[in-house]
Amino acid sequence: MATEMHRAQRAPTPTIKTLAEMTGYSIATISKALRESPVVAPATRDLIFKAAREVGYQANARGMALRTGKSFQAAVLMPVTAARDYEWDGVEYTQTLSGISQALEGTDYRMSVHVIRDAADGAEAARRIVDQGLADGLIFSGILAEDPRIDLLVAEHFPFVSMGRCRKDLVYAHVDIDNEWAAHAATARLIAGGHRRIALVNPERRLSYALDRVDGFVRAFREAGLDAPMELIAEGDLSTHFGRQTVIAFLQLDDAPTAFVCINESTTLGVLSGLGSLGRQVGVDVDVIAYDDINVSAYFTPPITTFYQPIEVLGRTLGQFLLRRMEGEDPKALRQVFRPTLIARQPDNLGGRL
Amino acid sequence: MATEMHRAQRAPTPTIKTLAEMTGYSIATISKALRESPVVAPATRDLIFKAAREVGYQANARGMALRTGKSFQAAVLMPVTAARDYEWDGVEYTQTLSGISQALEGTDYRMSVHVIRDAADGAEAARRIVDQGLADGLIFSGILAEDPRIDLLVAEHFPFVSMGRCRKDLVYAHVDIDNEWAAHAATARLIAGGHRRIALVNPERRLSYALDRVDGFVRAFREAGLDAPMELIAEGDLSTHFGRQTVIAFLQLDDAPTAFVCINESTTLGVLSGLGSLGRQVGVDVDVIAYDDINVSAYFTPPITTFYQPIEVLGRTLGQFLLRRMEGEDPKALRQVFRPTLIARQPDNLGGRL
DNA sequence: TGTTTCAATAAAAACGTTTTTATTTTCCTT
DNA sequence: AAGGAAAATAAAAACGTTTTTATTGAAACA
Repeated sequence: MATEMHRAQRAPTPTIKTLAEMTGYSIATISKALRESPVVAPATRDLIFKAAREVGYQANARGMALRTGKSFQAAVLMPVTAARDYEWDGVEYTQTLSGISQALEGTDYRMSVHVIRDAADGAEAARRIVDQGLADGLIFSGILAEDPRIDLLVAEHFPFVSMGRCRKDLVYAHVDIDNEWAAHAATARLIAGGHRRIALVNPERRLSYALDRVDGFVRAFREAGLDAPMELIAEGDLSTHFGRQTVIAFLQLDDAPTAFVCINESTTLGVLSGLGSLGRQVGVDVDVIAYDDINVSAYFTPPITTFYQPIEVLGRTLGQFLLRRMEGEDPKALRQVFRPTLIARQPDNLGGRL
Repeated sequence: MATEMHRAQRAPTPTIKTLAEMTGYSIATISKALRESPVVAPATRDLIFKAAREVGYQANARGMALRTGKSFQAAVLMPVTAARDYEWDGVEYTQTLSGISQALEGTDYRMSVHVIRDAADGAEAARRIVDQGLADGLIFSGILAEDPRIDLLVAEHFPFVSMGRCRKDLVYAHVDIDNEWAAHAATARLIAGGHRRIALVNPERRLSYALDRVDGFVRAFREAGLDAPMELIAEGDLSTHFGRQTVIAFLQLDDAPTAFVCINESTTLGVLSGLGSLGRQVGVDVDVIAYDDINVSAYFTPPITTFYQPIEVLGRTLGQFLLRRMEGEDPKALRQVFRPTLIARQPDNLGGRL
């Protein structure tokens, strides 16, 4: 309404009709010229482009959308845990979105963000996006071991890229972090340092990458000829609160852990908070290895040894893959698994405080 | 393309034409009935709704968009600082988006996120959104003292809600935090505790709320009959890195500050990191008061006294205001300033470590 | 020279709505 | 019972594109 008001005052927004009147060509020719169709004569094309520039013509997205059936939207499902007390969570998503948006820059696609509260919500959102054609492509994360969204989208041939892999043997575009490898590396490092009682702070087990991490954890122990302490695997949401509670609970055990492998920056902060309030010192009483995707572990006191993978890079890859997928490219070519780099900030001779 | 494929297999998506054929009414009547226009007979309306439910009719957004000229998009400008080394920043935006999205739930509006890198980028994005009609309304933050976006949108009568206020005397919908009040309260608390050398960790001065905070800071000193130490106001981006550097620089001064007032959670973390690496203890050598909008200061070691305002609530209000603004409501009624609550986590008798 | 072929452009239809205008039906009123 | 008003519905136009089909004019061929 207000929008109309200011439109009325200035010259009406130019359309292909305007260009048709200006140049004397039909709107069909205008349309084809602007899309650089080879059927229109080069001289005409140039003329039409010139006119378009002159009046500052911008194709009307709504007209295009209706005719082509496309929405020119790239949808992203952004998980937000049901904010119990507004817990610190999902902080890395800003950078993920930034990365995706970078990839979309210069294209006709806009990024629409759909907030989801849980897995069921996410499945429903995906369904709606497909059915109503709300977007031409979809990006989502928090992949479950059995993820109904992947099943749906593969079945519907709907272009998507997932951040993470499910446990089913399907072909689909994805970007992931090698969680099995990272968990193995972190655990092996601690074992080499003499630790035997190592805790794994992990997400809920139905998340695919939770399983990956358990796999890596177990493999590290097996390779050392040891049994993995399965009872020291804590599962929960990835809030700071959860990290803190885990430390407090585990350190009351008779056979308490001497080291913690953390899953992300929020739980790491929680673990440090828990240790702090118990009076335990990191690097002296207990060792901690973090996983970090927003470069924050460097600022913890003390700085924490970390597997680091800037998530913005993942976001950028997600966006690039989605664009190519929407162009019809084979998902086989659109799969990439990143290995985070180890940033050692704690003394390497961990010494196993037993 | 792939989208078409799966469409072809099932029954074609129902449109008002489908409903017209089913019920025998014309598409005009169908349209009016679905919009609950009073001109259609109640009995017909019910009949048409029944048919719509039966086939699972969903209005085609593209058709509506073209005809009405609306986009059914609520745009949000999300600032992401040019990621120097992927610094931790903008973490609170996840919750802001969550809040906005909550408000939009159940309406026909979708949320599209436009990432902007700086103020100029933001102004350009706003311009594009208005000119191309990319959205029906706009939400943005990081308001400058003189913000060209506000000038533009007010002039164009384009519906928007800003998170923050500019320094010009204009009427527009906004949500803000009472930064003057918060900075005053924090500073006064420290002065009452005996501190005289208080540092203010602040954003760049061209941001409107940077000025608000300086105002509150100065007022607190003036009310105590003191001169504000203007040289202890640090200005920079709000990264963790900046917080850390500020502490390290200031504590080398001859007349070093004994307390820090921080602007957000990332700078607070940086300040704590800086203090930690200098071997200074919070609450013993130096006092710190934070501002927090994602409830994370509780987990710092030690927990920090904080002015807390959950940002998700602001997000929700932003969304609600935008909806009302897009309905044409007077912006006069759509202004709200929140006062954060003080959460004292450090001993109250600060004692002024001089 | 007349027919065919090809290149260039124009015309028309379509996408799914909403809205304005026109038509039909129903119900009063006299 | 006729006339008119009001209520209900239908028809048509429009929003700005793209795409399919049709038309024109010129070049090429026999």
